[in-house]
Amino acid sequence: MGKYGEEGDRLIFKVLDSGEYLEKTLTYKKLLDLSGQTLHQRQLQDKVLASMDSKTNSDTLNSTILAAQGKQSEIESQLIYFINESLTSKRITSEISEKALRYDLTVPFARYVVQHQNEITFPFKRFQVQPVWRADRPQRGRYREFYQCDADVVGSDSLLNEAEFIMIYDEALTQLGLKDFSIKINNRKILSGIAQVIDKSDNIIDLTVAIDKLDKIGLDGVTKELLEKGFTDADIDKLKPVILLEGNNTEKLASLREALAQSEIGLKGCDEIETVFGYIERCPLQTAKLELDITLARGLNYYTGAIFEVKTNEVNMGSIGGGGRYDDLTGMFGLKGLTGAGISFGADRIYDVLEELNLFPAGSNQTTQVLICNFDKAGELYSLPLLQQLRRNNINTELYPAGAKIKKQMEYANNKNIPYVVVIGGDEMQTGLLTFKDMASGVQEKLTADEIVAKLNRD
RNA sequence: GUAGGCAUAGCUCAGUUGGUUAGAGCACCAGAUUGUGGUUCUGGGGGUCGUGGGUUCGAGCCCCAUUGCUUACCCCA
Repeated sequence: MGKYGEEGDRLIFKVLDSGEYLEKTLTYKKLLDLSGQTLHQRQLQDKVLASMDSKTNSDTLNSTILAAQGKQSEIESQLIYFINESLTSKRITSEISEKALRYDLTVPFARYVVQHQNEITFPFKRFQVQPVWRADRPQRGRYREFYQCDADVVGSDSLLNEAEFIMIYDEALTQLGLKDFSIKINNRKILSGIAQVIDKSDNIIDLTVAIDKLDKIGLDGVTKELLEKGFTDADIDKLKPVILLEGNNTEKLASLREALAQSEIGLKGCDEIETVFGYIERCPLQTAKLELDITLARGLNYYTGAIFEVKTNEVNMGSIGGGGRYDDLTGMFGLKGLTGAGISFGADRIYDVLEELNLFPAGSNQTTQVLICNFDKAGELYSLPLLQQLRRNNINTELYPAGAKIKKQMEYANNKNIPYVVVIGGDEMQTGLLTFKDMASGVQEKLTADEIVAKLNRD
């Protein structure tokens, strides 16, 4: 702020962070500031992810960055970036408007669906790659501004959608070069069933939050947390075999069915998972390991069926994707009974992983092949037709603005890894024989414009 | 929201128990080379030491506050 003059500043959306203005902040790390190679790599990645869009034949959507408030859970609300809209009116007391930067892409998608319900053909699929904001404490792999790539389908309760999402994860992450990652799947109905069999349906949140930490704090830690939350030793004894499920997916399911025999909803969850596994068996995954993981409890607020989480096993990083099914997401905006399912890629975390694994091709940002150097106005004018001729022959060419010393222009070419330089001075303009230099070897020769085109086209 | 660590040049960092004019590497600019980069040599510009207060004859260093960054929690992509 304060960088656009008085007029400009009046139009800026000011952001509140925990009630304090963010001023005099030059670089605010963990907010995105992409440039050069980084941006190029990101575009490369987005391209692959977005290619999934056409493969699954979805619509694309760009939603506004401003999110309606009060649509997230209480816990999520703590992480929302609130906004103070800078009002241009001459009110004496400035009013803080009730706006926030969007927290995710799912809720704005739900709003969009409700607003355009009459124009939309259901089932409606959409793919969306856009930034979201969280007022979180940033740390490794956790940003205040980050890109999510969301794929959702609304208006279909078929479990084929769940299977398709698993295939999208597998396809996109494989294309990006990941070699070892797991897609964990669970079902909210199974969690409900577990709560039901120990007669603790009201405490399902406490239960799942505790179980979710199993791999971090171990069984003892989970037990301790559950006891603190009012669960009894008898409850925990009943839970143990469920929490400590072992074996492959089939074996786990069999044990679960046994444990959940008394719970209709729990068994339904088992059925759903089994159906999805059945679909995936018909079209095996390339790379991903699909694992039933009943400790998975994310997004409990609105998920009602399948729950997904993707983790890379190559790098220490939080989940790089998540999603699930929500039976009534649009309900909060007044449209009841519309079921949907969706997944999200954490684009920035995926980027971090790819970079750590060196999966971006080296030198992928070198695009200019020829730099035209010139010395004065005459050289500038002489060079323009050559610039056009080279570009029309699909040779990426830059013309250095005249006025700099040749040394400066060469340095520019060198720093930008431009392989060829054409020097145009008085002699060249007179004879039409241009100085053509190969930067790698340092060899120079005198060539006509046509000869340069021919030479470069041969490469 | 909880608990640590850090803040010195554009970047990465030195800076002794508190003591002259705060240093290095890289980057940048100029020259050696008036039309030639990448190697080399010479010189140069760059700093309110995050901000505000305090202790002291004297603070980059000690104390307090504040802001920001960062790591691990909570939670999440």
